[in-house]
Amino acid sequence: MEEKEISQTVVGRLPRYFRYLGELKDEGIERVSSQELSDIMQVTASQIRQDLNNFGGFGQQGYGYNVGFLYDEIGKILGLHREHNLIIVGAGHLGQALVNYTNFERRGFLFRGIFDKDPQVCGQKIRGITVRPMNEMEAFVQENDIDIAVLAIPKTSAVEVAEQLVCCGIKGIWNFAHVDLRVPERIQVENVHLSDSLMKLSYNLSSREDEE
Amino acid sequence: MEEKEISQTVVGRLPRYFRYLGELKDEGIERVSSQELSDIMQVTASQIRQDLNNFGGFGQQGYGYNVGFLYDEIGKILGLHREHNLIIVGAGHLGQALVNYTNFERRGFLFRGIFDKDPQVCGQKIRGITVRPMNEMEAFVQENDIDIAVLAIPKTSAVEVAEQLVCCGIKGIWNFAHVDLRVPERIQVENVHLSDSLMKLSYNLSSREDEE
DNA sequence: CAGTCGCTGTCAATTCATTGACATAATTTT
DNA sequence: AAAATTATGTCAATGAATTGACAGCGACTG
Repeated sequence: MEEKEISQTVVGRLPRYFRYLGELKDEGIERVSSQELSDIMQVTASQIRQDLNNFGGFGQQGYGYNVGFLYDEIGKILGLHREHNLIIVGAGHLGQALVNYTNFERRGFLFRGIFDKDPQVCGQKIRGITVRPMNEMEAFVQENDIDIAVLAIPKTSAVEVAEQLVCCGIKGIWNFAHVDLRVPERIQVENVHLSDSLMKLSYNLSSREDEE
Repeated sequence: MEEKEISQTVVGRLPRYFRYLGELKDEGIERVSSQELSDIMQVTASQIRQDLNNFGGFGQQGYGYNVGFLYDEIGKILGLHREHNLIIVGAGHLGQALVNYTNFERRGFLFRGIFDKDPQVCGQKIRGITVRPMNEMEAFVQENDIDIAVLAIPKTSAVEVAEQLVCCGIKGIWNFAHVDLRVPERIQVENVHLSDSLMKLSYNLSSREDEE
């Protein structure tokens, strides 16, 4: 399929559409117009139509969009119709928090393994999943068809671990470590830099005060 | 001070500059040009100069930027020269993970209290901080000069808690709950929507496959 | 100490994103 | 069944962000 590249700006808005459509669906609402969605979501109706049209004409003139249908379609676009096998690297507090957050599983993101370099932690079970030593990671990824690795480790080891993951054929990395990973272009990296986020909040707090 | 509004796009890049400058500083490097930074950070030199110039002329022609000075200045811009008092609402896995992440404290973000609605959890200590019941929250915020509240609770209760926080004079909310909070404009909200981030990664994995 | 070079700050050009406008088509009303 | 209404898909216009270009200042060199 020769499709035009969708900008990350647009992609970043899809999950939010998906969430609101899910809520409408749960409320039993069957149809919605871009104008109604616009009111609920606080974005322009024009942007909604523009965004959706990147992926095809999901609506119908004079009617609007069918909530259930659009919800499913966006789900497919986001790749939620298939299952993803994940591992978590780092069984610290953050790693554990992620494993215990069951909403990911509900969306098809299945935690298949947890790895940690601390021998004390290895062997323990977190939500039924045994923590394994790092040296078993590469084989595990290959044998269990893992496509996403979650890096919940300090930045000091993140670069090295990322390299190992690249070598054993990982497709995507969800990176919670506070470094920028340099990986081949074929591998997708999604960063969650919590301290950056907190600093942004801090900036906005300060700048608001200055205005007064 | 009558200063022009800085776009969130630019603000969002500041923490990254801050991080790289910190690393250079730790390596003992004293000066850096926008071109050198450009090579390290993989952004255009033009963008770096443009971004920094929003806040003033930190560099010197023919010399470049003094690493230590620029680091400190960006720190101040981000509001890191002062301390922030935070509370965490929700003592679940995520809340605990955040409390235990000591890097925030090092930057002046001090966790002063933890709150949870579960009576079983109240009274327990996490890294020396006692978990308190929700009904004590409002008074605590006011008495302890809390400016930031971290919402690490399910979306079902997030909206209600946010309203309480607004009432007792919170200035900023770091929101990990999967809802959009509607708060007065004077209150800053920074969202960390983990599932949105994961869906974005999922999209990029799928779209990459389609290309092949 | 004069000349060369390096690098910023800034303006202009370009690219990208958002908003507005409307022709057209399906739906609902009468 | 015709008329009126609704709301999409898309094109054009506007606005924002990024990149490119360079004048001019300061630093370094011989």
